Amino acid sequence: MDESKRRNTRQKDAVRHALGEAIGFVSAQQLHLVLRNFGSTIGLATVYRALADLAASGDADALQSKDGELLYRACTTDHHHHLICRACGKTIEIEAERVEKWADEVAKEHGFTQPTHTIDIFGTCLSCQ
Amino acid sequence: MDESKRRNTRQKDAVRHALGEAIGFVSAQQLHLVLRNFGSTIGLATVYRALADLAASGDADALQSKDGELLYRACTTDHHHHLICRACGKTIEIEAERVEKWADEVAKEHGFTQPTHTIDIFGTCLSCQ
DNA sequence: TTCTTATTGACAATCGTTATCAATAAGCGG
DNA sequence: CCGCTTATTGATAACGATTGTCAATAAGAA
Repeated sequence: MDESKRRNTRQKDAVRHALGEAIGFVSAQQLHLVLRNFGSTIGLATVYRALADLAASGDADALQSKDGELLYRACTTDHHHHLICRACGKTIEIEAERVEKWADEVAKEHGFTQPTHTIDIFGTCLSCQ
Repeated sequence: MDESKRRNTRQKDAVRHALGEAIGFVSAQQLHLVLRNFGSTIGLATVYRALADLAASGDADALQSKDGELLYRACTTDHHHHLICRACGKTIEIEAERVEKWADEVAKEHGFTQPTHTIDIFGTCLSCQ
């Protein structure tokens, strides 16, 4: 799809908005359910498409849950990582400049180019212990 | 299943061995195909079960590929992370003591207990550029 | 060897995600 | 505002990875 020919639809806005309201990471299926409960007639496939678009354009970030589900979250800052409660899903965005550098260095040391990385920390938060 | 009543079977050994021979991460399906090509009559479900066991007992580690497939790799050292070529899948085990500490500290700072983490670095290796 | 039961393997079932495709509607030019 | 083009939608089918089912098999103890 040519970026210049992308259209704005009420469905995409709905997904963007619902994702913004959500706390922590949510799956496409959860989001779809929420939207339907609010009276939207949006289709499941459309939610998947909208989320994939948001992730591709950097407005959301995605991670894989332990059981293979794709989870999304509205993204505020540019690049960051997450500290996630494994019980309630509460998520804290963390700065990791030191680690960013370390990751890029390790890649370079071994001759790997265009390094990217995934770093997530899981734990049990205060209110869930 | 009670750990003390676990039996050793030629199928489990076959999976263990095939995983040891494999370079980088492999999926259960790939491993099943390889075993069948070598004349084994092992079932797909058995490969899944054996790999899950190996991962649970710490003899293999698992990660999720970008498209949701579970990938396994024979595990030599205790705890480590990976530098993975996104083209050919070549994998280098990396030490990350500094980062281990950092991850635990970040968790503790926010009151999170029992911290675990996932750290993987992706890049394009020399021979794939 | 015999017996118990963990394990196997073929297959069905499940679940998340993606492809298909006719119907709809965004946004352009007039 | 009116058509027209075509990106987008939504229902549903298809897909692929994984897990459950269950009768048949075989490990390992007696």
